[in-house]
Amino acid sequence: MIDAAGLRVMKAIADEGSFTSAANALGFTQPAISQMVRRLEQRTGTVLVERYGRQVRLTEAGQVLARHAVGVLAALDAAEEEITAIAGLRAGRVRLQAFPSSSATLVPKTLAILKAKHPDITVTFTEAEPPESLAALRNGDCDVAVAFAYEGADLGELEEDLSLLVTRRLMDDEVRLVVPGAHPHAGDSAASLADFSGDEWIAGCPRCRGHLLSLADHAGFRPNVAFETEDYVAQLGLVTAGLGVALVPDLILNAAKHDEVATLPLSPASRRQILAVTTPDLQRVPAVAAALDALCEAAGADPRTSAAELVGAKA
Amino acid sequence: MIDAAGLRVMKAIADEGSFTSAANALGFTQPAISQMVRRLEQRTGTVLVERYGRQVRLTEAGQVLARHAVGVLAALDAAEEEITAIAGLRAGRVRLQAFPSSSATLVPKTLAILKAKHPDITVTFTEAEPPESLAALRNGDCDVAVAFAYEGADLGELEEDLSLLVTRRLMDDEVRLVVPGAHPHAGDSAASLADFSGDEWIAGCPRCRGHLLSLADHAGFRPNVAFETEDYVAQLGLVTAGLGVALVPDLILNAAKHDEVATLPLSPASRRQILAVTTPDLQRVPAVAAALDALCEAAGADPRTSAAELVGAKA
DNA sequence: ATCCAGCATAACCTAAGATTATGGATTGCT
DNA sequence: AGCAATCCATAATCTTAGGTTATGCTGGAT
Repeated sequence: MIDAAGLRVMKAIADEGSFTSAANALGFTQPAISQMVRRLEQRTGTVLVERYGRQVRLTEAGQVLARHAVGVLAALDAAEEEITAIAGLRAGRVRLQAFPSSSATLVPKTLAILKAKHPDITVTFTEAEPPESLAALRNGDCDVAVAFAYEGADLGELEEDLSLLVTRRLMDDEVRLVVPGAHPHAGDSAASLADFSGDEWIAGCPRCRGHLLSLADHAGFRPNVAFETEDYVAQLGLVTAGLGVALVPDLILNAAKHDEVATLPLSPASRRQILAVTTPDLQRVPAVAAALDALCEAAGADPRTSAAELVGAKA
Repeated sequence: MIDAAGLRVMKAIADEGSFTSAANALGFTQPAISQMVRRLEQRTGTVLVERYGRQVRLTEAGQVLARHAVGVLAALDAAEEEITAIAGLRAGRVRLQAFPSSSATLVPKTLAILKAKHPDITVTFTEAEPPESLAALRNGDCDVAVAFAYEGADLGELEEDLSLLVTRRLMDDEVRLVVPGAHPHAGDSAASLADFSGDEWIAGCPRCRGHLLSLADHAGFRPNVAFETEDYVAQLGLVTAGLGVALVPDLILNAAKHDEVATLPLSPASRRQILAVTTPDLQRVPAVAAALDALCEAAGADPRTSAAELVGAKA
């Protein structure tokens, strides 16, 4: 019955004192105002404007509308301002979830870049393993998830989880074998897994452990897992203490001290992909796009070519 | 850019959780919502709704709109309610101006009737002589003016003042001659003005005095005005004290005590018209119309036949 | 008396915003 | 896995809100 346009017109009439001036003030022509008032009057069934001679003035009902117009128009302006602020990266929120081993390296770098480029964006960060972070993404509790996928079987496993989502390949993270400095193979230039079938193994998170089992299976043995911890620092500590060997990604090795252990490249090499995941719609939200770019920059990836949809349309 | 309809849609989506439910809640069809959101998104250049699978949820920008919608829609509802209250006589204001001698009789009665029929209407009353009340009417400071016009020359004099205004004839107010009880003509059944050319006269307001002069002129003499007061009670007091004679309208005589004086009908009779005056537009405002009806009722006039435009279109 | 200023009206046009009909995609069920 | 149901998107169509230009009318000023 009453809309913002009507209120704007009534307020302009109240402010300007005539239809013609109101029309000028609003950038309309005079008949537009005249008809608008007529429509408003027949919609409300009330006389809003008193025409006396060639002057006009608002009736009590008209003044009511003009009075309410102030608040309503201010609220609309405020809403519009907030929207354009979000669109212009002068405001906005990004909820980031990343797996633990990335929070030590990739995430801080990303946040620093983001803060430098767009200081007014609010970033929330939550540590979560890929299954949880992707669930949050699907659930609407997260805007960007940083996940990883081991090459091979694991990628197929993730496929269904990534359905309807878009991913950006941030970097390849090579997995190395970490052995105590005193280990017989410590001086090797590369490690063949089969050579370590007799060692005791230190496993990480469930999916990392799955990857280890998969690689070992290919190499023809079943690893003797003596320790399990998701804390990579603890893993390195255990290796340092000579209690076993472990598979550790470069991402960790670049961040954590590991002076007293040997890190051997695997042969054949094995790596995991670090991915930024979001939804097609969120991708178009400026703050989210900025976060994705920052992630790419932090990972050293080219933002333009890193857009890769791991799982396209099912057809 | 953003209007009430858009906000209403966004809020409905936020509340209902899907386009379809939102459409039902608003009484629209689903495609209407779908298009509305699309339009809003391209107008604001922002993603407002995140479509994930077959569920939808608002983005941050969408939530901003939904949040503002509450306030804006509430304000619009409030405005609409105020308007309908005014239209339904559950609220509203009437600013009444009436000439002094009516405020003793006609106005109180009118206010009582109005208060009984429409207790929620606010009435303001200001005492003012016709020229001032009509000026206030033209100026927008008054909604209804109660004026009077002596039959004869005075009517023509008022014509230009009543231009662009509408009038309602409330009653005819007969003017009588008031003489001391001991006056030689006190016992007459009627008074011919010529018989009082030798008396001292007590005159009232400027226009009443003008009327007296006009009548006397017709009767062939120039009255000896010894006293002037706009206070009719004072006039009656002066007459009672035997200091002179006066022309006093019935409206006064019916309200004020005048036991010790004689009131003689004039011959030929002279009367003044009591008029309710307003503007054509204000006439259509419910509270004003109610006030006019109450005036008619208080004056004993038939509201339907009393509508009389003394001065029509100048053509 | 005449001219100017300001509102109303008519005729016309664009586009917002609704509808129905239909298609595509996801999700739950068997 | 296939099937059905659900939900959103799109196309085609229609109405009407709301704008324009052109013009008439009337009150007020010179």
